[in-house]
Amino acid sequence: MPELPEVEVILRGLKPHLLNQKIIKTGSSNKKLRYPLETELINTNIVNKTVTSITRRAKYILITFDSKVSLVIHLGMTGNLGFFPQITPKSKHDHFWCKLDNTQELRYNDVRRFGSIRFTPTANIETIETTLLKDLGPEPLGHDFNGNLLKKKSKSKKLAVKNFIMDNRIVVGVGNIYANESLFLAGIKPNRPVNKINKAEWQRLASTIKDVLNHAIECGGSTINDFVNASQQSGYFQMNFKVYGKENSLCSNCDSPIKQIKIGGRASFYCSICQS
DNA sequence: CAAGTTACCTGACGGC
DNA sequence: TGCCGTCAGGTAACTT
Repeated sequence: MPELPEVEVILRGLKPHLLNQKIIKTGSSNKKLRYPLETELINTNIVNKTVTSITRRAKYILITFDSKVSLVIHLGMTGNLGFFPQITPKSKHDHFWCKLDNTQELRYNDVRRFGSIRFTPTANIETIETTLLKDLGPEPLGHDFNGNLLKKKSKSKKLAVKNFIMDNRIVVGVGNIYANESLFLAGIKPNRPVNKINKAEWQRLASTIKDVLNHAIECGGSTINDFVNASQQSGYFQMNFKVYGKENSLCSNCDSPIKQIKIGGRASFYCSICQS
């Protein structure tokens, strides 16, 4: 489900419900996520504590408490966070929940369990080994992500540009959908080797990635199967897909059919006329 | 080392 | 109706 825009939309949905709230109880399904859930550790450290901030780094959601500890949550492919009245029965794939000091409950639901919830002290959270945040590249919407950076990091590499921009060490938050969409709008074929891309193209690609992600956030994210934000509403950016999932549809720009190939095992869509 | 492949899971869908 | 293969928004742990 979630690439950066979806995570950002969920984050914004969580804030009004969760900020400054106290946790009074936690629970879990005891099913293993990407990593085993440290239920006891989490419980003893966040019960009766208050949420002081909710932030995002890459596709990770960081919930921090007044006890100077944080939950680092990744949604994987099918994870979601939402609020429900405590009396609402749990759903089949609810794996972790926090009761608030009111009638509400934060629930983590994840069909495929590729997501993760990790507990860590907040101090130096961006650099310590255990948080998975330590080797991440720049945020795509920040000032330090630009064409010059892409050009510099691509030097002497030959991999496909689509794999390059989906590498978290280069830039974070660009997943399969938005990689395909950004490359179409920048006019660059997804399988082009990065050492064949010039400076002007890198600049165009960097600015296109920012535009696409910002636009998707404004639209409330994409709906593919099961994406809903924390208030359980669907996004509608998928209405704007130009190439993703559109094999054999006609290009919105030139009317030639959209092609599909596999790059690095992932479905890749492009227009052979508009992208080179 | 970089780059390519597999594994982790459930469920939806198409072909037979 | 069901069985089987394929595919899905991510990324860590392998192998080459």
